[in-house]
Amino acid sequence: MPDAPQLVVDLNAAVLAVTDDQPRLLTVAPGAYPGIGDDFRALPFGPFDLERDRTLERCIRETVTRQTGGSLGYVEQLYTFADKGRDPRELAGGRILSIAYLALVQESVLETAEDASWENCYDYFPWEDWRRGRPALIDEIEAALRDWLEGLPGADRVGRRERIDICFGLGDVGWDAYKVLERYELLYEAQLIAEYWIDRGQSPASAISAVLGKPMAFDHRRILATGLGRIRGKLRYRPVAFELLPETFTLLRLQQVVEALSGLQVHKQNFRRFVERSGLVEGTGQHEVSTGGRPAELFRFRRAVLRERRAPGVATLQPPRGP
Amino acid sequence: MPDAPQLVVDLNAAVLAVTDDQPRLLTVAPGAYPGIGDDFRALPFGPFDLERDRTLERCIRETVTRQTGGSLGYVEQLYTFADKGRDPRELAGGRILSIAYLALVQESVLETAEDASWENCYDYFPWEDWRRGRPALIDEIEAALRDWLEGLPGADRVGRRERIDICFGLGDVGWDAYKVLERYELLYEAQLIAEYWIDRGQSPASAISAVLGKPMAFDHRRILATGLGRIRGKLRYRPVAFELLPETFTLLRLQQVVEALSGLQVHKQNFRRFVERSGLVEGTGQHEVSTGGRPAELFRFRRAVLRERRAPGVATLQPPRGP
DNA sequence: GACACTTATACTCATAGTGAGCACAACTAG
DNA sequence: CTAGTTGTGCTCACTATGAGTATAAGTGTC
Repeated sequence: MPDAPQLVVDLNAAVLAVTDDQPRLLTVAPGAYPGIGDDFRALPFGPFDLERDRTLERCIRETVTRQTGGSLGYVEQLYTFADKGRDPRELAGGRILSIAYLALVQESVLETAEDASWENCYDYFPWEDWRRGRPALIDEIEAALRDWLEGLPGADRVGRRERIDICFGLGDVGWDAYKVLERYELLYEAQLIAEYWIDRGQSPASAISAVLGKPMAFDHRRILATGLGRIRGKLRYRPVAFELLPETFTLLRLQQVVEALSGLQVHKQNFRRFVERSGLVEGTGQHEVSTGGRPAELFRFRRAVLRERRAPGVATLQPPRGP
Repeated sequence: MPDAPQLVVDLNAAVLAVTDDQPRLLTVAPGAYPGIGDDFRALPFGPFDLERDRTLERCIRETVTRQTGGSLGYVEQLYTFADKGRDPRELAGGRILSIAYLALVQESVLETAEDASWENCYDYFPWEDWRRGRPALIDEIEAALRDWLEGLPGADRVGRRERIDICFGLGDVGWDAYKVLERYELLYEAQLIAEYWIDRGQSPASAISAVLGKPMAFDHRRILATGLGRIRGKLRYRPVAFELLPETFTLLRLQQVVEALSGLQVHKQNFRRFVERSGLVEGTGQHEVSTGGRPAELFRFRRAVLRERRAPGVATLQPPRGP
């Protein structure tokens, strides 16, 4: 190990799509690293090549194309991480600076190389999918977090109790779909996430880790959490859903995209009303001979809305109320 | 110059405050660099020290404290830039990776060292202050951008015309306070921003650059634009305004903070109604013997709102309507 | 002390947006 | 023809929002 630790600048991207009603993530095989098994998946990643790439965005586009064979449409920067000890590669010395991107594509459009595959997003965050109501897993999480609190010195409990309630919508607090990263980080801090142990070169100590979603290589699940949180927030005030749809689509498809990403169920009639009134879409007059049921009109995104509305998104996304 | 260009990881922070009714920025003297005159100011900045700092956030806190003598409260990451040619330091070879932060403080609380000073934000973006209505400068900008379009090949004009309208709220498009960075980047691309020429080792060619705000050192005005845009967006759904206020404050002070940051004027009575109903504040019963006029009640931030509202911010910020 | 001036605060009113449903239309499968 | 499925139109109560009028409670002037 050299005297001054080596800094590696690593770019990676959470590439999302929606197929049928599932949010999907593009993953690759991470290669051989200490603590990273064969069954772990990674986001497409690669080093920042400052001789080749004029900008970071170009670099991540090149990287994804080389690793997966597909090329990206919508791309936005997510976050830059450099926390010491959050990447098992650091166990061999050195320091990782990880610049993360979010990309949106149509799954069908992006071809994939052999090492690449699409996975369901909620395999990594089972507690984030509230489309069929409050997941039972939340109760297990609550119990595990309470246990964790008990084991802490009293001074350390201050604030953490409230953080738990706010993150997971416990007590009188409602569920906030946007707080994906806060929840993941809280679970990590509570040592319930498998990566906590992997980062330390150990095996998970608590049994619950096995049901808290599949682990990913490096700090990539944290990045996916950041990306999911970001797109849930952005859905409210930017027309991002259309990046995931073909030129024309039915309102049900659009609704499925919104539901898949937000993890919430939407009132169908009100969603229709909102989308049509908002000027976000325009009818094509064509109809899709549907999968059983009345044929649905095909709509297209109405670009002119960008000139008209200040925050063209799906403003109202409310979680299901309690009983 | 070495064979492989050297990568420098540089952290910097846009530290904002509001004094009276003006948004303020903490600046330092940039030091001696090619193209950077004595009158230019810079954001507090410094290299990422991977031996000292466990996280990027700690690094920026340390850096600001060392350069200005003050310590930060609220800090959030803004963006990571690495575009080739956007920093005059690169003229001497090498490549800058610039990780930018946004910080909010009370100006009165943050002491400043000799080299540091507070500047008015809108000195750098005069077109962003709509509190007294649409700035006349917008017309000059519109004319200059149209001139620029004329000089472009026809193919390059496609899309740019619409981008101009959307960015500056021309034609039937309304003003979107959030698009600070888009506007700055459009002006830069149109070669109207002084930094465009400084980055190329030249002097500004167009006379209008002199009235388009004060230039800053390096790419720091771009970062400030990012920060101002970010906080304007965040104002809508997070209670960030309170980071800039003391423990207790009058509703007018709160309104001034919101107006200063958003650059928009707010209807006083409706603002009161919103803030009181939202549960964001609670009265203290005490009153401030005001600066002329009826005494105003002192309020404090109601922390419990974080448990109650899903998006506790000043949701409605509309620009002035009309002709 | 009457007056103009300033800022704080209360209340009204028309309109638009939202959450929750009911009802019916138009297709498919058997 | 019937049950099942999905699409679409509409109602209704409630809340939020933009705009404005009116009044309260101080300050300073003459």
